Amino acid sequence: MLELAILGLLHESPMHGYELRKRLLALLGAIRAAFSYGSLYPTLKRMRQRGLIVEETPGGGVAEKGATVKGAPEKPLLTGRRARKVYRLTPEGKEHFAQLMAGADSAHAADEALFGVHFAFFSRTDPATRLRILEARRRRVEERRERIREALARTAERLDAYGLELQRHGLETAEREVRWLNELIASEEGRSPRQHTDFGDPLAEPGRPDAAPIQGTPDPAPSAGDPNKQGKGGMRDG
Amino acid sequence: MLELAILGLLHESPMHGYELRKRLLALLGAIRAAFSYGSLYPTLKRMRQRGLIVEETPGGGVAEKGATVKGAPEKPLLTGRRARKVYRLTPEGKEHFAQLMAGADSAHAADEALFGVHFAFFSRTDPATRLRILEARRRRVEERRERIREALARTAERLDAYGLELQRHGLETAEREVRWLNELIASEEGRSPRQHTDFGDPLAEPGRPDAAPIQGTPDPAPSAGDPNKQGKGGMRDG
DNA sequence: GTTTTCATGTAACCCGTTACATGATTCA
DNA sequence: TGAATCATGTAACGGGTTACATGAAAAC
Repeated sequence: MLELAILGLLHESPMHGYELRKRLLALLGAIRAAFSYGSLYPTLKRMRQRGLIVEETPGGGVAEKGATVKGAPEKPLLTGRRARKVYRLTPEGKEHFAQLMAGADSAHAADEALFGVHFAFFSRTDPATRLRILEARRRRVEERRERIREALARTAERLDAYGLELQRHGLETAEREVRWLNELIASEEGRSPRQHTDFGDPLAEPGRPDAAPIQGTPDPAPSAGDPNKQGKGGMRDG
Repeated sequence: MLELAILGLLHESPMHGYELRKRLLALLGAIRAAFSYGSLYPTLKRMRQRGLIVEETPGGGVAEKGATVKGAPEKPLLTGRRARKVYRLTPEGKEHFAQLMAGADSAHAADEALFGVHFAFFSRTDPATRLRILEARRRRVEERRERIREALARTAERLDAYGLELQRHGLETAEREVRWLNELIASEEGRSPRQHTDFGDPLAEPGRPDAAPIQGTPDPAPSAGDPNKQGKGGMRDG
């Protein structure tokens, strides 16, 4: 999950660990997925060893699968701050990200946080995958909703007031999420069910007059070079 | 967490592992806490070793801290089914349960599932503890809500449509939970904020005409250093 | 000049899961 | 007779967390 999140963030632009963590918090904090340094740094290390990312110390060279650059060990670096290791996505990393997104099955749909991470990076994946993930998630939540309904119908009398209230709240939560997913799916399919929702249009970019509500990813994962390079000092946002 | 749930369930009546798991699913499934046998049985074992529960094979004797009964190894048992080990709460177990409930601090309040387990067994704890847990949880959710609001205000332009939607939904979720907790707290304090909610009264048992909305646990948890002792059949709440 | 923030990392632990192994009993 | 359900358990793994260790630069 953390790996997916890292790949997703680096997809946007290279970053060092500390910043990565802040961005993670800002993006996924809403969904209770924060990640501590204790898991972040070892994960980055593993990913580097697998060739999903490369680590470049801004003043020095690039360290790939092998060890860190031997040459100048503790040079004072660009910004003057402590040695920061900036990580950049490799083509393999992009490919792996695409696989993780596309390979999300119904087992993944059960995990609230993991779904959230998938969703957060929807703009980096193709519409078909988005739809599959949303529908898998909806199926799961509907199943849970039904199970609660049955439990309420069958065993309500065995529950005390708090147990009952827990079921009621859980049911309401599930129903609410299904509604949300319905809207997302409808929007994804190009037909907005209602215009007056808070959500409704925002997913559609203003410049698109046609049916397609979103066309996020400008890069189709070309697996060769990346068309997505950017100079420092400005990220072009969607 | 699993331990707390087991103690909570056994508080009600003795049970064997398999049934325990089904009840767990029925009670906590709404909140995504299910627990597999792979964690259930080892946990029961540990709890037995610590003296929190006793295991009694319905046809045979009682196995406490030591080993299982030596005597008759594989007797055909009461119901005719396979050997079932029925677990019963010891006084130590009750005490431990009370401590786990009372000792729930703000760290615990951050864990969604753990809060759910606490809540599920509210009727087995005293009103003061219930209130503390609810308020700790509310504080946590409010904090998260504020963090999302700030993130939305400060960094909204860096987010794409999906990132934004994730924040929006997370914010709404947090707001909804705070409202829910507010109602629970109000009800707990004896003053219902509104009568027309779905929830409103249900927590109050129909036979109570007075202010106190709930009076759960009929059994006391008779500890030494506990100022909160109570005779069976009613807890003085207030 | 001390505290805060930036920055990277390791070691130990925690709490669960999946997959596997076993076997009796009931039901179709 | 074969599948489903009841019933208990172990081993290996997974994916995170907390606590610890270190140190430089910025802010106050």
